[in-house]
Amino acid sequence: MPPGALQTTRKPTINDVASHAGVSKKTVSRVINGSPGLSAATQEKVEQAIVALGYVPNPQARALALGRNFAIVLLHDNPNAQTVQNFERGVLDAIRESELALMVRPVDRRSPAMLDDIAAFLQQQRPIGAIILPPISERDEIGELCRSMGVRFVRVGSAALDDDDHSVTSTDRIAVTEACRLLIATGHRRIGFVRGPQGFRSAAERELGFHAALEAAGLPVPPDYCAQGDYRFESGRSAGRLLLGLDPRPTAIFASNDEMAAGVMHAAFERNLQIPRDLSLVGFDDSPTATHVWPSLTTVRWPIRDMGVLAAEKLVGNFLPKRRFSSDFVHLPSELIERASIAPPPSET
Amino acid sequence: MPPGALQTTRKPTINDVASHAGVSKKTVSRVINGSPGLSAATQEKVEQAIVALGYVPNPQARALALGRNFAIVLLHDNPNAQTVQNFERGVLDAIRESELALMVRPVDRRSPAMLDDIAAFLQQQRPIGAIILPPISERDEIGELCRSMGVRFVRVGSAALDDDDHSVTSTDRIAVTEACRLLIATGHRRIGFVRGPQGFRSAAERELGFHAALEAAGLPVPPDYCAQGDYRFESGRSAGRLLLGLDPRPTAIFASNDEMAAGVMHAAFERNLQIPRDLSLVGFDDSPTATHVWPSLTTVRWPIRDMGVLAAEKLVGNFLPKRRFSSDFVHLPSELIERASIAPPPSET
DNA sequence: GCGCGCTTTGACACCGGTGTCAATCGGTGT
DNA sequence: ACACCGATTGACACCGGTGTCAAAGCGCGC
Repeated sequence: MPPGALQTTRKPTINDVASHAGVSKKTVSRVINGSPGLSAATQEKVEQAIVALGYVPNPQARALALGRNFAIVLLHDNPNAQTVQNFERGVLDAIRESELALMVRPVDRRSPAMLDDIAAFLQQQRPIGAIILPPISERDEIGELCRSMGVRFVRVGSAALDDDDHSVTSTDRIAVTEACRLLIATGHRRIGFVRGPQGFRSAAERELGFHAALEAAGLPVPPDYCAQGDYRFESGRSAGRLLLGLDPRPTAIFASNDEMAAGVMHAAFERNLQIPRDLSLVGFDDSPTATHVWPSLTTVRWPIRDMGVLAAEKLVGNFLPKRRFSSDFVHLPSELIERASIAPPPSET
Repeated sequence: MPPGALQTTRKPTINDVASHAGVSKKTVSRVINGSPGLSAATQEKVEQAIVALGYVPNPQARALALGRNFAIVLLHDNPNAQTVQNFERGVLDAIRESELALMVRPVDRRSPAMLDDIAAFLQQQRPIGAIILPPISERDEIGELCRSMGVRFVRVGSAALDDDDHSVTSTDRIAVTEACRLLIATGHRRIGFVRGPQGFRSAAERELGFHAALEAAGLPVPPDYCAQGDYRFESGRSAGRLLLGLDPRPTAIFASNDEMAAGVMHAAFERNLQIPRDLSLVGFDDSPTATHVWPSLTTVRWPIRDMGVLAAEKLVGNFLPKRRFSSDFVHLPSELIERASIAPPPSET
């Protein structure tokens, strides 16, 4: 068999490269992995062979040999598809041109089998690392699980999670404070709040931001001005009905996400209130809904895509050819997006 | 080394099962794969060993031996996150409890490198099959690519794609006709249409449905009553401004998706038109936006999650323990969701 | 009892990488 | 010239499965 023949149809393997370069496969392996202790000449020779043959290592073989898949998993149970997908894009941006793959794993946080499910998945797929999105990122057991299985992980959260090493966060609280400060500056004194569900750190953080702004301005926060929601549209509508039924009713409402803000809008329109004339409104997320509703919604944009990039770089930065963030420890700012849902309060009758 | 010891920490492999059952690893392999020609006794023995040891085959090893990953890919370039995610859920529902994994691969249809990108991915990951979502499902080259790489594929479309073997479709056209018939039945005679982008089969299908309804009712369709959009909000707003600037203007508009319908709403509100009093409106997709806007939008629900299930079953039904659809050839019906955006037309002045 | 063909099973190589450890190489110190 | 040493490199086993093909087991007709 003449050397260099028949390479056309089959994908070249490490053996092809080895014989083409006149070295052993182990040496090729060393070049691929950038192992130390190679002479410049050999390195060069092998690299040329790799280019000449268009060799790409076989991920499956590697996974078997290493007992580790060159992939990262995105674990989430997120009600907001847009958020997940934006994050996913960020992660993909980061790992583009690396040899890493992304697997997405939606889970059900209400299922008692969730942890087993995740464990089985990690056991099966043996990824290098996992990225955990909120709200399940708040469950410490998942981090434990990853640790015990030797899977690196990063938790994404709206607030500083306890473990800085493993977390990527944005500055929700500050952004909420800023948004409420805008309401106050516009003249509002009676500001209502629709809270996210119990047990969600993001919900707590946003509430803290709300209180911080009102306290700083010396405004009272009557308990019944804080309504409980669950981040879904319906709960926003109920909360809105409640808040707008109060006397005196709030002249502005901050809803902890856009979906609930849309619910509040419905509640207002049901009572023939106009926005922003009779009621100012702020949401959170900058979801498509925020631009689609009329009037379009002033909201807080969560830098979710950048967080995806950052999380990936934090998790597997050593495998990435180029990085966008120089440091692993970045707090990404949430940003207030001003649209049409805020106006000065109606003058008192 | 005493047999049966130390199994506790390491995951059992096929060798462990083999020695535990007193057979060769090949025989165990046969049991796992349900290969024919095994005596009932051996089968039984091996199965017991598998259960006893809690053995699960290692997917990486399998992938290497077979040159095929036990995974399916979802290829998409879809502007609508909700749609993709719903579909994804359907696929995951279907492959739950199978040994298959799902990989999601967003691509960029505007990039000239898209095909190379997909080819490289398939080459690398070697999945069993691929599911291709619209709009890229309409590009025949992708199917060709899959075929040439020995990857099974299913194309998802809003209309019958040419190749029934490889496609899962819903009945958009009929649903649109039905929606328009409702408008007509409500009394509308001047109905405008906002089209999806050129080159999208779904856009063409929806337009056909629209024309079918109007022709059946003997209504004229002036060319300027059909505005061009691109499935995005902004284009819907522009189209709305155009249509509502006509004299006489349409009393009802069908927008080819919800996002554009939201844009039309903005155009209407800009002109101080009320919906549905002055203008009736129908969208398509039943996206979250459709419920969030006020008034909530009458729309067509695309059975996307079920299509995910069906696509997966069609693609890899032989690997699935149980199936939800008995046949591979099902046309899933789109469904008209009636909400608050339709009313009789204003009486002529 | 023997040869035959069919069913059932196993030995062994192989998929394409990586880890271990020993062999080889060139240069030093004496 | 020789023993010695660190830097390079390679031979070989191994990761955990599957394919190939031959061997063993078995029932049957003669």
